[in-house]
Amino acid sequence: MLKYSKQREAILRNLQSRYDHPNADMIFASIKEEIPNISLGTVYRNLALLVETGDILKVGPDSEGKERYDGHTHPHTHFFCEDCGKIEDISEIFDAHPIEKSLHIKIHEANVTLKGVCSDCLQQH
Amino acid sequence: MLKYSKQREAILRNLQSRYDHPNADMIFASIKEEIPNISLGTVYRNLALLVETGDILKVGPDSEGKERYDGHTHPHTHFFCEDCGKIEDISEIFDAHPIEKSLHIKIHEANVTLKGVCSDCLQQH
DNA sequence: AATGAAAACAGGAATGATTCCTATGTTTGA
DNA sequence: TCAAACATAGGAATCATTCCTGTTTTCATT
Repeated sequence: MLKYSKQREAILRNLQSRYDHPNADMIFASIKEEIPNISLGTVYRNLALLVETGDILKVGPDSEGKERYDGHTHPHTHFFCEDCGKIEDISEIFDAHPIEKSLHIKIHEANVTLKGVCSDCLQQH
Repeated sequence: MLKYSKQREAILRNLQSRYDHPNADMIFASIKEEIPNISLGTVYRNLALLVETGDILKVGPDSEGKERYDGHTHPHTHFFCEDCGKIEDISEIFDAHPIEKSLHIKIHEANVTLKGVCSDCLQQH
């Protein structure tokens, strides 16, 4: 049974309030302001728990090989800018239902990640 | 300038001849039969080179956190079976062109990965 | 064919994100 | 209020991948 912990709640609230798809270290640093003696292991363990309960999404890894996390779980697509490294949400989704039916498989998750150059970086040449 | 190496050629041929999306260790083991003293570092370095030249694709990471590689570079979708761990190719693709136009971004790569249970595993309950 | 510089290699050490371990602290149902 | 079950902090361990170094191979030029 999953018991309450203020660390886990803080991590969830933190992720739900931001849109920058942070990695474990960024979340650790942010939560530390609120709970100074939280440990990095606790951050990792709770991120894994929250992914398992479906409260957050694991995104990535990014160009540095680190996992990123997203507190917004509605189906959407991620765009990784190869220039500035930013990860943006895009509302379009991939409809997996036709595949599920035609191939007789069960699809639990459809991840779409795009890589390229964002409009900001395109303008700066 | 990129010089010829029999190690790199063997890695490329190996990947182009199989459909199981192997990880670096599996490729290492396989190439070792042909070139017994090849080193794992050489496998990793050449996989990175081949990804860069576009001759192979990096897929994954899988459920064990290891990167997988694919010698077939036509656009396609990957399906990860959560039961048996197998990675299958699916011909459907995600058309990123409309997004590129409407958001004024440049898309270089569109990766779609599906997770679920394959038809073999569904039949065995 | 011989030469030399650039690129590759083998083997092994280093890196670092993530996971694991253990003694202590919290939560929660009874 | 109690105690079992679960969580935590802090630090050690893991291990896929990258880096380092001395040697070998490739290849354009003689």
